[in-house]
Amino acid sequence: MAHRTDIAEVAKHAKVSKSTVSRVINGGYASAEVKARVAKVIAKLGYTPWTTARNFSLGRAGCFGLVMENSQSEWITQILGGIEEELTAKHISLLVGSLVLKGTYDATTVLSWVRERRVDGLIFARPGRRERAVVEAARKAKVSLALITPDESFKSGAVLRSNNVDAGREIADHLYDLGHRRIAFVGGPKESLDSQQRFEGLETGLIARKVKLLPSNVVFAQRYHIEEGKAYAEKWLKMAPSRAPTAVVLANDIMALGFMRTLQAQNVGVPKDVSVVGFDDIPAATLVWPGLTTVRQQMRTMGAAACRTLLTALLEEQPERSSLEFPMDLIVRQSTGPAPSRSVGS
Amino acid sequence: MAHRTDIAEVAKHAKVSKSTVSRVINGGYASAEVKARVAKVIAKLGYTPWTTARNFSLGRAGCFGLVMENSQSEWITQILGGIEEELTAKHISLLVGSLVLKGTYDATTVLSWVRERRVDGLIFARPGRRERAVVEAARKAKVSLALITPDESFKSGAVLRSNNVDAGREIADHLYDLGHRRIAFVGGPKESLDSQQRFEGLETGLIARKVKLLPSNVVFAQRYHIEEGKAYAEKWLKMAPSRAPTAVVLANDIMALGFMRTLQAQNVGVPKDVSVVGFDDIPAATLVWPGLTTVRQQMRTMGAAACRTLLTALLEEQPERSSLEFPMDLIVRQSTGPAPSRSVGS
DNA sequence: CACATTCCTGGTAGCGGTTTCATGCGACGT
DNA sequence: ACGTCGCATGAAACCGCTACCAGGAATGTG
Repeated sequence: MAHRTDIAEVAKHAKVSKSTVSRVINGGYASAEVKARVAKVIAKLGYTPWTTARNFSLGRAGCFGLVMENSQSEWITQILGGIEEELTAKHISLLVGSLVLKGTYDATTVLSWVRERRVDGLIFARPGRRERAVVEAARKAKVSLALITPDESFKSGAVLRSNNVDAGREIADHLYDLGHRRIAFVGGPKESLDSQQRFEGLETGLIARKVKLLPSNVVFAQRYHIEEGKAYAEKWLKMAPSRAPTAVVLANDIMALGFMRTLQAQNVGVPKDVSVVGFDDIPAATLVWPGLTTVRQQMRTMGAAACRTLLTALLEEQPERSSLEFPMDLIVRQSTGPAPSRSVGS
Repeated sequence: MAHRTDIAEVAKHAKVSKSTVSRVINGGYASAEVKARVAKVIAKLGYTPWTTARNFSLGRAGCFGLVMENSQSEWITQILGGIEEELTAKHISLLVGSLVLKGTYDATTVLSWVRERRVDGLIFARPGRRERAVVEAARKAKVSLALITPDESFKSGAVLRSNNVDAGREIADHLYDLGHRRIAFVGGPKESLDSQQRFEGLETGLIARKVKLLPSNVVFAQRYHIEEGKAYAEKWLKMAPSRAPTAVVLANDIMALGFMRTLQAQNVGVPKDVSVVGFDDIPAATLVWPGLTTVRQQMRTMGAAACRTLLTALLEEQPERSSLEFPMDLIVRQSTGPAPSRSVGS
């Protein structure tokens, strides 16, 4: 077993005390001469402080936890990218704790993080109803929180949210400009704020253009799931061509892809016969043909921002009760096109 | 600041020493009576040992690191699922350290894990050429390794690999049975063993059926990237219909989707005009239409197995120089169908 | 009954950092 | 010349847990 050099050894070689070495490393008082001497010894011995010992001494865990549902996991790459970016940039070498992919509701893992590991912060990516209890428990345990969610009713932590309303409006404009007048919206669960806000934006955008969204063309699914998109496609297929929406906006990409997929299997052309819009810009959106027109959430940026708030909370001891909004970007691909049949205005 | 109960407090209430409490928790000698008394106190006080302190005392990090390239990140969900499954099942509450998504080659993060954090193990998901140096460094630092790779030439750690050859053969049979005789293979980088083995399997499978793979129908791409699939599609489009392959096997799903996408954009029917097969079964494979016929890697299982070897190495101190093979499962979806034009043999 | 063995238990010494505290020292002001 | 102050340093305590060791009790063995 190779001998691991520790701080005492460095101190001995540099002929100073452990305290001084520690101060040189962490930037306390030290004369230029001593600093140089210690630095040289550190370099020569290849010394690196052991993170675990340091964390233990400092009373912190040295890691954050990331919690997201299985169904949200398409974003994971982007979020992690943002988190990593932020964490490795800072000299503070905290690392991403880990993450739960919870099929059934499993709070125990997360709770063990706050009870046993005592993580320095938790990032929740789009917590739903079921996560409320965990968030609440974390709040009671005084763990710093960063919530990526449109829901401002969480009584704690930093909230990072996308501007769903503007995004909905942008979609409305985009579809209107393409000549669409019969438009449908397929939402997620009724209580999902994302879904509500996306609908709200779409509706106000259309109203501004004097287009009405027929109640019969607005449905809310039980959950954000591919099957819901497929189910709506079945419904669409049964509609009279003169009454079927020429454009369908679905509250997330998975549902949108399910919708598109089923139509294509029945030889319905997208966007020739119907235009499709999703939300979120998951990786698959570029892989399919036609590429899915969607609205990108700045997940990477939000992940980074979440880390930043947790880091400042950790360093400055202030629980940072903030709220940040991020714009969404409409990404026009090939799944939207001119409205079929009647002539396009202008 | 709420007082956190520590082991000393438990000891005081139970009128025993800290050592005894520790033993009760970790299963050392203790009389039944003492066990019960201590357990009761623990429950009453809601005591939970602080993981960081425990790890510090034990001289371990309490976490594994997961390393994978950005381009491989489509699997991340599955791998993480397997890892989590294994880690939370064991009472040993190690958690997934974190992971690198490396665009440009960035060894520093990983090396800091082994130098500073001194992780208890590293899982490499499909290390390429560029990862060799990191793997080597980790080996030198005596970190336990688990490598998900077909490459047996890594001189250390447990190797977990998929049976690419059999998978290739299965594809050969599948395509042959559908009547395909002109088949093409688009590999990844020439030095990629996955690619080589997949090709080998396909070729031997076809030879067994007396079908030859024309050299002109075998190409190797620079990298596993969607553009390579698109590029091959452009090539395919320029071929004379009587000479163009009726089925194309691409070494991963991303390339396959790129290929399919470009053809569809040109109104080439899949599988009517050409059948497409990929490898890996990434999430997008089910989301597109037609669903991509592909071969599933048991990533979840392999992730779990990787953890298991690391755990045993950690507990039993033996560096476990093993090698495990996992079968791949052919998933037939809609992107493969009967060969076009000439009649299909009975 | 002497002695060995096994089972329990408490005291204490780390693990490798950081942090308080006390002290030394030179510069500066009066 | 003498206090005061700010910077520089070292000694020692501490973070919470586990591991080692020694000693006592209980049990078995000849």
